[in-house]
Amino acid sequence: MPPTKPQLSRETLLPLLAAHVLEHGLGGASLRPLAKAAGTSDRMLIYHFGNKETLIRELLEYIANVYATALDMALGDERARTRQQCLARILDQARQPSMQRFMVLWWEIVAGAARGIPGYGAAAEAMIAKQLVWLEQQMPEDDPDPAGGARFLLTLMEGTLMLGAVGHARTALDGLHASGLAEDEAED
Amino acid sequence: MPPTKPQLSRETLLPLLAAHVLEHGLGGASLRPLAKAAGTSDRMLIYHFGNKETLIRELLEYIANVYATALDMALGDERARTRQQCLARILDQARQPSMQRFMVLWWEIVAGAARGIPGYGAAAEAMIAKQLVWLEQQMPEDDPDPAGGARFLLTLMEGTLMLGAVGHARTALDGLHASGLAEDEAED
DNA sequence: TCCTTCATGTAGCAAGTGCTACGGACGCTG
DNA sequence: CAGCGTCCGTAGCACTTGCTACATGAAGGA
Repeated sequence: MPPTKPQLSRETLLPLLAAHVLEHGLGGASLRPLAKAAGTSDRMLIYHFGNKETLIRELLEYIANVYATALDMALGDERARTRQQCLARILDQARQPSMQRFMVLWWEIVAGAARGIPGYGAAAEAMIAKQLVWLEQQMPEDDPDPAGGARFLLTLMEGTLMLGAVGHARTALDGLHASGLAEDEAED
Repeated sequence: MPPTKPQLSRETLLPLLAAHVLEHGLGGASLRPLAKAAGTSDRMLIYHFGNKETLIRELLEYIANVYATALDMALGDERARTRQQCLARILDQARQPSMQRFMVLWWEIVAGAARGIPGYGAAAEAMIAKQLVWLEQQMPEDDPDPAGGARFLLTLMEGTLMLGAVGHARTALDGLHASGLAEDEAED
């Protein structure tokens, strides 16, 4: 018989758990549905992680790493020429269909971080930090202040994404246009 | 006997429910704790609201209205002189201690809106809309583009608040300073 | 007075929650 | 072969979940 039981462990469990959480969210994530998604029982999840809290913590850590490698793979081989282009790129990247589930999960992570739930703050902080270095690597070569500019664009981008999440994408876009930091939708 | 039973209704219930939600969050809000906070039983909450979903929906609507009136009351009688000052004012306003519980709740509302949970999107959209007109009223009188500028500052502010919620307040502040839109902490 | 309607308390139900007790199958070591 | 530790399935526990069935008291119209 082929390996129908490929030796359960945290490493084999986490990808399946992450897939389930990306689909159904963190808030209502309870042990039995999680276990079912991973092909086991709640009994085994507790066995391998100790309790639910550390399971969630390790899961968030894993998801943050997945996100980091996804960002690395999406790193273009050439820098942007202007800040406008840089902002457009990172917004495009965040709005790709493959990122949608991630975005929906992201706001749950932010909410958990704001409330102080154990694993959430660290994961959110790591993901933002990764996003920042990604943005710094994308900044134009002749930018007078790449570090400050990247932080500025990051703030602007997060605000835009948040407004988009609550049905105010148009509002954010109008603001970007008014500021001269977004020209037209078609470029690059 | 004085009115220990002051005639239960949605109107008398909602403030007490809102207080509980502001304290303990929306995610884990279940009927029995909510009822206890309001001095009744889950039985009565279902009786007056029909089911939990419409209870949450009406509660979010109520909270959005409370937020709107709080913004109205925080409206200064004179406009800002510069965009920097305008941004500083609204950031100060959002960072006041009395707003902290609200902020924590806000990210839960955003997460719910992103996930498409019934009442959340409408409440979030209304609150952002209110914030926008508030900001427009605060914009400098001589601003060349008050509408666009307000949308730009709103986007920037939301990004700043989000980064603050996940432990990157410093990052956002550095970005604002680099952009020239924030000078020093002490002003006005 | 009788009847109906509204507002509320008590008790409960089926499902789901995190977690545990117990035991069995396996491989390893003595 | 005996013993032991690792991994995992079955069953269950005490608790919470949203919601309901039933009864009761008060109010008001006929």
